[in-house]
Amino acid sequence: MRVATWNVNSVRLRLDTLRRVADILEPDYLCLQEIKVRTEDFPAGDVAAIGFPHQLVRGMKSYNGVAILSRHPLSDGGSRDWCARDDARHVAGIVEGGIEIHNFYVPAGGDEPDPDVNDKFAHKLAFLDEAARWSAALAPGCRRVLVGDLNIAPLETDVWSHRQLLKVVSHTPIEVEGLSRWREAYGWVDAVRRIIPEDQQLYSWWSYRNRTWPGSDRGRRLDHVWVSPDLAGCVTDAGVLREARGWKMPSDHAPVWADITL
DNA sequence: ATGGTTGTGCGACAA
Repeated sequence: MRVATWNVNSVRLRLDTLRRVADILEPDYLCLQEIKVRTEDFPAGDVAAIGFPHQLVRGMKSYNGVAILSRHPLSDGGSRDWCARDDARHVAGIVEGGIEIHNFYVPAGGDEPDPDVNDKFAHKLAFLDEAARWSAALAPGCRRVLVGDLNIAPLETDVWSHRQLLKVVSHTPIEVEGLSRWREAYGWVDAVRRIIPEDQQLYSWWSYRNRTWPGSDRGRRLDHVWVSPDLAGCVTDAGVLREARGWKMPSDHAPVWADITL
């Protein structure tokens, strides 16, 4: 099966782009973040016509919002509130083989990487802690996939300049440590880096500002596909649909995908 | 150090 994750940055504005992504990647499951629409206003008919008749949607007005789009029937695996906020940052589905897919949108964290002066950064760190505790409590023996816009680029090769981004939110050591604790609390495996070696630069996001695309390629790998330990050996391919960042009216994120062969 | 762009929804604010 192919699982893809994409921060769509408004699903209603991006339907044509969504169709293009679906035609190229043909994912079985496409997990979206920042759909920016209330659940009741989600364009379910348009998305079904694109090829995803099965949908799990957790939306809200204006901000955040996640969805799992599927070609196959799937059951609702629930969603939880993180940091006691009802802000639509997670939804889970249970698919073929009883595999759980968890779709996350981690808080971006604002500009100042200091939790004492920046509430948004404090929220991001608290979210990471809570997600680590959640991971540690997951029952073993279930196959799982975790995807999403985790808003952190953990490796030096996940950013265009490690040195210049050390104090920039998304690549600070305290965030990278928080993300590592979350991953290690369950033994999540970075599926994309199983395929694309860590010594290769790899990005999934390029800012709308500074006209960084396509000239200077100042990107960051903020979007991730993780799998449970028992699925690590089943990851057969993975990549970033980098070209999507260059299309007309792009999201600032490119889709990230992985193939899992059971 | 600053400013740069996009989206929601028509204000700022978030990213």
